[in-house]
Amino acid sequence: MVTTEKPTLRARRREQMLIDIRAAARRQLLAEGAAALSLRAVARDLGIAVSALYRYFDGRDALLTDLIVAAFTAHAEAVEAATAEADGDDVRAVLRAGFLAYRDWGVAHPADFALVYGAPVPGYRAPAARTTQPGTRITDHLTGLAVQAWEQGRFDEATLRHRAARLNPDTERELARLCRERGYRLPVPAFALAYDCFVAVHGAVAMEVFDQLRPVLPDAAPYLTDLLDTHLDAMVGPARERGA
Amino acid sequence: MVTTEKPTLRARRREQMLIDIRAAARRQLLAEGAAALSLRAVARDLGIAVSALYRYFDGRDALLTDLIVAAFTAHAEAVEAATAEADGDDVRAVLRAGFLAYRDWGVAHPADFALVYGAPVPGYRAPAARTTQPGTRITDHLTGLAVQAWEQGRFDEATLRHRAARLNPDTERELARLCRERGYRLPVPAFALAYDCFVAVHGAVAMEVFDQLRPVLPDAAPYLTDLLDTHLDAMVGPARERGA
DNA sequence: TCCCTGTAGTGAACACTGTTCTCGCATGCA
DNA sequence: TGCATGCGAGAACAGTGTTCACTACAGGGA
Repeated sequence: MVTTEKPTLRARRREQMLIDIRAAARRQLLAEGAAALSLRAVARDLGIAVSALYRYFDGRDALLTDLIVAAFTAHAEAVEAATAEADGDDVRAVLRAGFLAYRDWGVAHPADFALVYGAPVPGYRAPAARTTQPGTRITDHLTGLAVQAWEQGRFDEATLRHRAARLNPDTERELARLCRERGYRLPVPAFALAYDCFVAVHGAVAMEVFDQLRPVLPDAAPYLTDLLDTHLDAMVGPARERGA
Repeated sequence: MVTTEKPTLRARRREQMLIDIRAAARRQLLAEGAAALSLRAVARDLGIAVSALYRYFDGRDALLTDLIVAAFTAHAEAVEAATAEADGDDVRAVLRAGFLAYRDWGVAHPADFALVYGAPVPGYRAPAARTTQPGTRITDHLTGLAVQAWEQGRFDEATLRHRAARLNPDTERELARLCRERGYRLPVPAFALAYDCFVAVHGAVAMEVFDQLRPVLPDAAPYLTDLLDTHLDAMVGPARERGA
């Protein structure tokens, strides 16, 4: 039962126009940067009048929101695809692939990364209703993998104890509430370790994408894999040998 | 040999005007956000013509650069002041105070923090000649403290060995070169641990300031101290008891 | 088949922005 | 007291987002 039984000419043209506008906007985003996105430039690029854009988007903010949602989705899909391709039997390898994809996407799409994770665009406030849901997709997915690792008993006992000892009551309460709300079936110290890993990787990737690492480390990639492996070691122990 | 022997009226007024412009720009930065800084709005706020601003700054970019340098300097001074006030005998406490001040300044000055560590302002490229030097001031200072900790033999042997085992050759070469260039008298694994700590803290602070932690942790402060203490534990061992 | 409705697109207009220019005023030095 | 220079004002230009009246035309109902 195809929903668009007979796609009328108008509908097809509108669909194509939406695609073209997004493409032009992304081109400009990449070339000029986040908030320099200019509706007039997009219109010029497409050879149409500026005002015509308002038939498709309520304005610049709406276009930005659309790009943000698209970027969130693309990032999440990149991570999910990488974890799907990794060796499903080795949860450490799956997590590693996911985090590396997280980084690779950021480096490959600096404009989108900055749009989503950088400083908020001036004068623009993303409508939470549309952006928070896709924004949590990656953390949900990665936490799901951590739960899997937990169920397989792969968390290191000593590390868990040490992290638990460092959990002050406020943090513990917050993280416990979060696990309850989101349905993460994971003890709080284990979740804390997973979250530590995510924060460290994200922080390092953000610094790399925003060029704050270059003065220190011209090539940040090897450092980043080091960082990731160190955290994975702490979480789920060292990598297993083949067939171990 | 006082250079400004007799500060002429013009000179005094110019000085005051520079102060007023910076203050107005910072007000607008805080209210409107990073790149929405408008020269015309600054001029309106001061009750002068836009063109008059060009007597003091070469343009919007120059004003931005000035604000960036000021923000870097203020951030560094906040960290340095906190470390100076901490108990100098306990290098762990000094490091802790420094990192906490790093975070507190970011939370207290979100606009400046975003300006300096957020996504680059569109269409604006900070002149490296003026911004890299103040930009490395904090890492230099904190690394100096790490060197101090190393000289006091406070790094944990087992942690060092573990981190060293995780150092891939590329990272090791890069970090070694950096230590040589900057004159950090510190073995590479120890420097790696210190840098890990910095990256994690910075990443978490950036996420907090950019409101990316709020959906997960409404109050990020306790989590952040946890994170910091975990890293400090790994670096220089747990906090010493009083007079130990 | 025709006609009418509503959509897509246009171009002008308004209020902004950064930047540059010319023009007067007054400060400070000789 | 002169006079060069620093400083501010205001107009102008090119750019921006957004709104509005207006024209073509696709497409469903009579």
